[in-house]
Amino acid sequence: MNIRELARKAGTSYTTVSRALNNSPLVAEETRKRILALAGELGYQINDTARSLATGIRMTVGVMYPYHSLRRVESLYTTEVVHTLREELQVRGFDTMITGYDTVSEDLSSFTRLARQKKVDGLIVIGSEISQGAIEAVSQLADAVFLINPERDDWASNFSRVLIDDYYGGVLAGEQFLQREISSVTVLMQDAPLFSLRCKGFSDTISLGNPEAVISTMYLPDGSYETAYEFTRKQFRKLAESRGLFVIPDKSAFGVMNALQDNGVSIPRDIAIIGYDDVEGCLYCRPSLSTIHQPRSQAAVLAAQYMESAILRHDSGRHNYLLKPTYVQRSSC
Amino acid sequence: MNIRELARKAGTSYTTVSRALNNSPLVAEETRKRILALAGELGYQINDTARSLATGIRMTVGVMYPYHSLRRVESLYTTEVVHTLREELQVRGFDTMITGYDTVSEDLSSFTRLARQKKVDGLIVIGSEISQGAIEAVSQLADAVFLINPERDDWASNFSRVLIDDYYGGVLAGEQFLQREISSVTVLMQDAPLFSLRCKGFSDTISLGNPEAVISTMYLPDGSYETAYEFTRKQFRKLAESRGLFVIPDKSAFGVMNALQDNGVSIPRDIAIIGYDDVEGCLYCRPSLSTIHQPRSQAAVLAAQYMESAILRHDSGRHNYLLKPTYVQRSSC
DNA sequence: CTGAAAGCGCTTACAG
DNA sequence: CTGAAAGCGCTTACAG
Repeated sequence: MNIRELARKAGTSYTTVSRALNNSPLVAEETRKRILALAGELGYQINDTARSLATGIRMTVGVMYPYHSLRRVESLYTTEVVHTLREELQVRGFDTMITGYDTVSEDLSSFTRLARQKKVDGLIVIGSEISQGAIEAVSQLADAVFLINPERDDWASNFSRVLIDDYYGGVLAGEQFLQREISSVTVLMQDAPLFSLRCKGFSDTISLGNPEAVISTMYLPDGSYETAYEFTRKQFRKLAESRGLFVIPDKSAFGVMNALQDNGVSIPRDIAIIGYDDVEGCLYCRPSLSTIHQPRSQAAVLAAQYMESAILRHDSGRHNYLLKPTYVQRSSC
Repeated sequence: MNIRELARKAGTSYTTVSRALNNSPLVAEETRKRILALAGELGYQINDTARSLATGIRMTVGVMYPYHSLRRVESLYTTEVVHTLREELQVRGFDTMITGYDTVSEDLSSFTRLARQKKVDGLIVIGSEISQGAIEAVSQLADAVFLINPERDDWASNFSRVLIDDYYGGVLAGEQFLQREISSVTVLMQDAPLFSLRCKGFSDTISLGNPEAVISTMYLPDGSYETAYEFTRKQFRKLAESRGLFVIPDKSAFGVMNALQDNGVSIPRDIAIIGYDDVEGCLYCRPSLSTIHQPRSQAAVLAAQYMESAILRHDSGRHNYLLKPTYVQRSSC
């Protein structure tokens, strides 16, 4: 059943049918009603592919997220953002196409292909692990590109984006330890630019508030739970000298926390812990994890709004948003 | 840049270019190479929308998952399945479109729209919460529909699908308690057909193995962590009479386990707990959660394979798979 | 307000 | 092996 057939049954030209279907003012109210009723009756649905070819708009946006193909280490935070984005896009009439970019091989083919082949009108890149190689690929692409928390600020400034203030996230964690007069602290994280900012905000805050404080940083080889657990077990003596741990992100914090507890450490009495991201699991672990909340709903709304205006209203302006994280008090600190 | 332009620059007809791009044997090897090189040079990418209109194939499959719009309770298990599916589909050359169906309003419009509008060639429905209303909608749709763990077997048999043996999942949990000679047990779950099967497998196994055993069932109003926690707090006296708890799914088990521990119960010494699904969080909670693993990777592979043969090879056969869950031993039982 | 025609960018019988 | 033509199912100036 296509538009021609429907037109024949309605006794009008298919031009008129098309207009009725698209709420064009160029059709008599009565005609429209008749056609719409008939379409409903016959179960006719417009062929979106054909419409897209004619209009040039797909009403689809792609969401790219990083994943680690080898170890299947996926950020919990990322997963949550993807689903929030889908909801916000759907509200605005867009369908969501998801695709991962492999942070190991840096294979971006599925990425660029999607955009170039016109399967999507725009691309939202969730970017904590995006690299230089990816940058160049992105910049070849269409106008509607939006980055969520890209790792590096230098190149990202060429795009519309929302940054979540990483330095400030560190500050928040630092303030908590200061308030509790914890003066021996360690930051545990992977060695990544994004995380460094958080670390810096943390260190600056602590050393400013208490010049005597002892601050160390230790690096985790990857972001998996197991690695964090093993690392903590091996470095137990060193870690146990601290009274406060700032662990990025939450998933690593789970590993650290459990390894400490398995070694008889009481949290937060002996050692207080603060994580980063505020993923769902923070509620399930014991003690529940105090953490830095990333405003993912807000970020998703901004991304979806941007797509709406860029795609539907051809608004090509560059937009920059900065969101502030917040501290979430639970039981680990 | 379109195919005509490329043809002009290559000095051939665009028919030949199309053939070269599609690896048709109807083009001289030398011509093909020249055209491909030129395409690479000029950064030409085929317009997928146009191709789809011509061929009728989109190389895209939709993945539908249930979600609860009001409370935003999302199944962790579902989330993990979605991402596994994406990987398997990508390997086979398909892009993935995701959309949720609201289990509250049962609004399936985005669902049927996607399929009817020809944005996708096939649909994979992750179905633990799909209802009668949804059934009718699905059955109107295209040939390539695949269900993963649909709730009800009666109607689902009209589709290709993979079932994960729910009854057997319950049996596995029951066997564990039997082995440990735990004779007073409670099942905690939502009142849903899918879960009833698991409950039945569990009860049958226990009562067969130990006719004296005391088996009760209690119903949770929803699947959120908070509800499970509160419920356990309020029903503490009653629950504490059991020595073994079978809680469906994991997320509810997290709530139950933490509430018990906050009331001074030692797990598994006082009460042993087994969950269902084997989501990532089972590793993070304390004690780590023993649970029934659903073979989601296998299910995803089967779904993707089905799509490949149904869409690409027009194989319209109906396929039925039954997978067995397994017991994962951790610390809570 | 309505309709005939051109066009979106491809694929694929058909003829050579 | 190559090319001219028709067709996929829509939208949208253009003419009335």
